[in-house]
Amino acid sequence: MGVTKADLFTQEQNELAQVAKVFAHPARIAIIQYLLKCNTCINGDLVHELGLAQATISQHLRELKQVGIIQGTIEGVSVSYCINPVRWAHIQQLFNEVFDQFQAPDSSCC
Amino acid sequence: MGVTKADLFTQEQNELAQVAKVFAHPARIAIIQYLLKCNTCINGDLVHELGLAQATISQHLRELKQVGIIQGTIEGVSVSYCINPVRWAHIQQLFNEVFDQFQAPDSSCC
DNA sequence: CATATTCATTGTAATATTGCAATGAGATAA
DNA sequence: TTATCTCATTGCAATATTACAATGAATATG
Repeated sequence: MGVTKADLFTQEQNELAQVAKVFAHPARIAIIQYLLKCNTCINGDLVHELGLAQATISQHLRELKQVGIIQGTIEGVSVSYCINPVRWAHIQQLFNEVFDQFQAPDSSCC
Repeated sequence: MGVTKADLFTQEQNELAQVAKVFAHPARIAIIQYLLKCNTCINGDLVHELGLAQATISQHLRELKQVGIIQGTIEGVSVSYCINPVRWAHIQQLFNEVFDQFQAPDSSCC
């Protein structure tokens, strides 16, 4: 991100930015979509599905986990990931609070 | 963004990532929220409002304009910015297509 | 125990982002 | 014309992100 002056902004603005950053990479979107389709997956599935190295997938999973959008549970020798429903709903609301705030002005303004 | 293997992903995944990237900075969210509140603004308003340098604001405005989320029209000596309603609706739909795809599984999966 | 499997972590190189001073470009006013 | 105003662009330094090979840690299998 480079130098960011986080202290200039509200907590809400910083939180939304942080969540949006997770969506700001096609690999992470692909991971999310794979989870939407299959409910559950392990690191190895994604390595096979996306064609990225294991370390790279692992790193993306960590970022998804850090904002709480997914959760992982140890399943023997592997780790099973899935979407966190509560957090998912919260994030959807966070975005829609912004989206819904827009109302087209009466006359075109510019 | 660092090295990104865009060719590994679908056009939809790359588009959503690109749009999300615009939301992935608190300054740009602050700009959007200011526009939601005031409908219209010029560069100078934002410099005063956010406390960032004029060049920095100008750069953020360019990125917002590049994904089409805002549009600017020359207004004498200044440039008047506002939200692009059509594009706004499209972006909201793009996100909600992903958000709405989630349905909590019957039994907790992980 | 020894080996294999699965995933996380570390370290590193390549690239992208952020922020700003300085400068450029276009319009308006004196 | 000359000066001023507003904004975009350029160039730079500091920092962040991306991707992966190598290694480490934990569990399972023979």
